[in-house]
Amino acid sequence: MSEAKKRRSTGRVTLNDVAQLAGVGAMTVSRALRTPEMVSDKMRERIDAAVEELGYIPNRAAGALASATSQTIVVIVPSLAEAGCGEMIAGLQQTLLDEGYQIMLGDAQHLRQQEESLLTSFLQHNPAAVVLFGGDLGETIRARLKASRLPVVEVGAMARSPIDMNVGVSNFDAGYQLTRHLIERGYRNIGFLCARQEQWMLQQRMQGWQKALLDNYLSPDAIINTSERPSFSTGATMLGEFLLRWPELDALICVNDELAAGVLFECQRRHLAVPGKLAIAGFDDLDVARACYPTLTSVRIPYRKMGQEAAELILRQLAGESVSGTALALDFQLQKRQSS
Amino acid sequence: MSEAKKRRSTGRVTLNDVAQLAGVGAMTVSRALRTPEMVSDKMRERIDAAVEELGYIPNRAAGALASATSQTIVVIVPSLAEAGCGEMIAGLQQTLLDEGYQIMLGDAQHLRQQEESLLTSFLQHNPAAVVLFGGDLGETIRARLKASRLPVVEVGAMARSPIDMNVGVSNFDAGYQLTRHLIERGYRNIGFLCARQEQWMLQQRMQGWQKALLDNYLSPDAIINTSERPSFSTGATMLGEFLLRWPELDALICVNDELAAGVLFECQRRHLAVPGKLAIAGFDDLDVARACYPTLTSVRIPYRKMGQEAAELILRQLAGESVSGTALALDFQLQKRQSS
DNA sequence: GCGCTATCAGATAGCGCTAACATGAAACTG
DNA sequence: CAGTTTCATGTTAGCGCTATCTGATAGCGC
Repeated sequence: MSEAKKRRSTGRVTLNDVAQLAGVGAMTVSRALRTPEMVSDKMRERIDAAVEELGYIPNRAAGALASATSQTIVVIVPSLAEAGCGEMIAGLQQTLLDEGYQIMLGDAQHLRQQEESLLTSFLQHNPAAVVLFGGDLGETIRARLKASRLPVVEVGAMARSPIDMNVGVSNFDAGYQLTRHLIERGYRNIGFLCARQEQWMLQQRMQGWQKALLDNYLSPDAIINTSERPSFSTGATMLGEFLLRWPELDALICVNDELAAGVLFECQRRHLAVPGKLAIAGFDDLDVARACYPTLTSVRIPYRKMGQEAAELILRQLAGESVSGTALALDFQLQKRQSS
Repeated sequence: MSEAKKRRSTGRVTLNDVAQLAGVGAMTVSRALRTPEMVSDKMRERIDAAVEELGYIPNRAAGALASATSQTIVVIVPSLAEAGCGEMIAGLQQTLLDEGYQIMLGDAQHLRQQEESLLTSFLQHNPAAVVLFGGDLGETIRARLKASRLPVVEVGAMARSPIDMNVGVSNFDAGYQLTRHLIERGYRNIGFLCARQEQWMLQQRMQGWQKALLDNYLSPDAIINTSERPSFSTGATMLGEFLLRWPELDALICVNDELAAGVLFECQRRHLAVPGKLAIAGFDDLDVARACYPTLTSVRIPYRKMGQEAAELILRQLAGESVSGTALALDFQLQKRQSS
């Protein structure tokens, strides 16, 4: 007659099982696993052996409940298709995984409302920190995050008014330097193809271009701003528009490499020599920029590194170090290639 | 004299606070939120109002602990850079989010060991289900997942021996039909550029090509298999190799569009007419295939749809419907374009 | 030896929620 | 109308873990 089981029980191995086998208190096992340095060597060995023997897997939900914090890092991106986004996440994960954290991902699909519901949903998990890519969140969300007192890292661009921490590159400078490079090469009618101008990162690139032209007594007129996503085909489509409105154009900077490559393809289609008839340059230094013909001048942005740095900041913050408010500007690299 | 606070308390609004304000039992609030149909209209309204007033945010950790299951869906991908991966995740999320589930993402970076540690780490969260993209997991993991009795969906290809559910397209058929298309167009020396052959999805495309050639009394000799990732630049690099070894080649199928575009770029560089001198075709129907010059023949794979279908399956399974073991084959679409 | 502090281990009491059961009232039955 | 069924709600008892406190042991100078 086994005891009548009054209530449920998952049947899984628990901390207590381990403690019993090791002949120690449950609390000691907990400590041995989370803060090994607080437990004597003898105990630790005994406990590790018991953990091994039973194949104990901690229950994070219980831990999160008891400690009011989880090992989960929330990442919200405007879209997974965003250039560099995957790289960034890979960098993040690489650093975080070893420390036992995991990533909860949200793709906002460029929708304010989606962002909101993602955040609402994610906050229910008591995340340890939040990472935001692209930095174009609405005011409501920024306020909510600020109020949450969670470590927050905005990754990608240098934020106007960071919520908390920030890791990025100066997209303004990148735009400026790329434009100056074209001016130095002798181009004078330099257009700019922008897409989704509402994205701060992209907007900054555009403003760098403007400033560079103005500083050189050239006028930043030739600009088109489309609301399409910055894709190859958008680039291909928009070239026609440019040629129609500014026939004298001799160079075109595109707000990212996909657009730039799209423009290049359209040039090939129209038998316009690149860079003879039109120079082209982009941003992000995607693989395509190195592979296409002619190769594309671009600006390399260290997305993976950003992820790693963001992870480092989070870990340090969580470890009690006061890095709150840090703004880390990483270097970009101008990649001069055949298209300019 | 406030009561001496003996223990901690997060200070956040809890279910009990809501219950007190609404003047009902805690359990009723829980029910009103999770299974509204089990609560009378009157109560529900009262409770909803209280929730609103207090700005109550449920604590998922507590829920997960009490119910031994969470609203988290684990997604493991070989790499976020994988073609279609982002699309698939977006599709998944779109369907899952409304139902209150969220995605916990793991990028295995094509490493067996990484997969393992991701899974270990994720299982600590009591996920409700697991989604695997690409379907190239090691035996250990497959066994562990099977043992976990969790709903598992493999997405991307039709699995050899599915762990549980499966949503994909027949990459073999896709390879076969694409090859047949080229044969019908009159090409006879059709090569195949593969990368990462160990990936089932890619391997199947290759075998479809083989079969199609054999069925037409052509020999599938011209094949190169690189261990590089299937990128634009890999494509550009490998063309040289092909031309060296099989000068008579008149068509080249690449295991994905990035490779195909890379090959196209290299053709441009070498002034080889496409498709005059060499026809090119790829898989996945990425945006680049539509934008480049000439446009690339490809096979459209409905990645987003896969994600949606996978989510549906999971939801149905979790709702108690018995869809375990379902294998869903979606249609692909041959996109005939200029490059062939 | 004495008291004193540092160190480690255990006991206790929840964290906030939900499964399972108990209850009471209304809605049926013949 | 008693007796049964149904339904909406309340009560109880944890889920598995950790914060906090208490106690035991060891180390220290004097």
